[in-house]
Amino acid sequence: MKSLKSTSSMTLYEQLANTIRNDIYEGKFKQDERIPSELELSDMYSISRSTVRKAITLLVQEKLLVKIHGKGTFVASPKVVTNSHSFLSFTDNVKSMGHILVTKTIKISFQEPSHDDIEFFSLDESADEVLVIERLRFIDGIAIGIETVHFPKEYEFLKDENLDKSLYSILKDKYKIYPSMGSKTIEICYATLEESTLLDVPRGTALMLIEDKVFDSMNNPLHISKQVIRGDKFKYAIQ
Amino acid sequence: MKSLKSTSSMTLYEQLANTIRNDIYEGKFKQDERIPSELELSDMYSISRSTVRKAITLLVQEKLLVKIHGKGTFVASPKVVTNSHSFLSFTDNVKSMGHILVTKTIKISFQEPSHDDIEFFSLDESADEVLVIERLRFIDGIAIGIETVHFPKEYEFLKDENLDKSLYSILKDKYKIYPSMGSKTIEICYATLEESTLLDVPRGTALMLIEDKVFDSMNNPLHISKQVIRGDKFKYAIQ
DNA sequence: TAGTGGTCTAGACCACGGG
DNA sequence: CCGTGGTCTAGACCACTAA
Repeated sequence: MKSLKSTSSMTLYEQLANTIRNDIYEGKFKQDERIPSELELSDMYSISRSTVRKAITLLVQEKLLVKIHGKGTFVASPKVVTNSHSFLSFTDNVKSMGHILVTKTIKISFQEPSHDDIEFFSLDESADEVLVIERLRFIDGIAIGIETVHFPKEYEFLKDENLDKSLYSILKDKYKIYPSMGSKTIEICYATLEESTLLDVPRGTALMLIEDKVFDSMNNPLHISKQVIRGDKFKYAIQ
Repeated sequence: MKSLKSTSSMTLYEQLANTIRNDIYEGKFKQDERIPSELELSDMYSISRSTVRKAITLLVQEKLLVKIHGKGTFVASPKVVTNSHSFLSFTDNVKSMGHILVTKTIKISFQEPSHDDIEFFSLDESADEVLVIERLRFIDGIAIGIETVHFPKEYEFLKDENLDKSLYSILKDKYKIYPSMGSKTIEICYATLEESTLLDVPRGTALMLIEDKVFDSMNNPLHISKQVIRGDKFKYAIQ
């Protein structure tokens, strides 16, 4: 029998959720595999079934688990996502599962702030430069979007990180910075020469341009992100 | 003491959530106002506190309510609903003010339900037809979008209304039906012959296709709306 | 201190899936 | 039929807010 500590600062359901989440990441529970039933978990950890259910609810919301009435609770097949402004709120038209998302950093540079940057970050005119990170996104090996993120100069430290991972997990885990959405706009644009090369589409192809202005949890401006996305294979789902 | 029916096909927490959601839309609970405490609701409806909590959880997830530990549960302030799927969440690039929006009804008809209609409205295969309303939208005299709305047959009465006004104000004022957002997707499509004529753009021009699935305040499917929008002059703003 | 939401328990019965 | 998750109850104690 495993045990959770009621003396912990964490709630029992958080501890259990963490344990199960860890078991999934460590491969103890594998993809599409059934995890122990609610009653079994309740016995294993000597906690009530309601508490088990609450823990599982969390992991279902994180899309790590899927419940099937009458059958059991299973480790979900795909992953990623979690963030409403993360890349994979793009879902492909074929309602696919199990896609592989890869990010490749193209360029990190300092640039003159744009008009938008000056306004959003409240910069002094022509004072600081902004950190610009350009990344190319692949789904199942196909380049499907280019993301350009502008940070104020204080975030210089990001250039020493491995940006091929999730930006947000780095900010969250190492720097305790929690992004929260400000505004989002979606419009149509047409592939420039560079974009058409990177995305392997004809120049002038219609693309979706998604601009996010993101604040941190203290409501300070965090970054502006512009994503240019191939519109032929993907559509954008809100909520 | 109000009552919920355990004989209903709906669960008690769904019924309570619907009741509270309706009370909010009807203005019985106003913005930023405290709703009755969990214990009070539990007494009012003679159901357990857990069930009350589950209902409230739903509405918190819908962002209709906000809970504050030690203080109470409050009606959330920023109510988007009417706006989030209304046409004017389209704002022009020039940060518009004082634009003139005109709606012209093109066609009202009954059609075979699409696959989406059957699923969303839970129709019997090939049983009822759906009411289809097509409207053309103008801003400052320029045709900028075509909206096609599918309603189940019960909403037949709409065809006798003046649809050149806001559909939602008709539903709200005359029929006490309050729309609340389900899901929204945005993708790129290309102008058909008819669309290119109505919108005065070359055939094949890239357009934004926005699909909304909308429920009423009792969580019944209300309609599916597809808007095709000229992407050259307008962008879509979320929140 | 009184009242609120947050956590947790132990147990009941129901609805679904598969042998 | 059994085992699964889904709903619901009645009650306990804790943590936070405000007077």
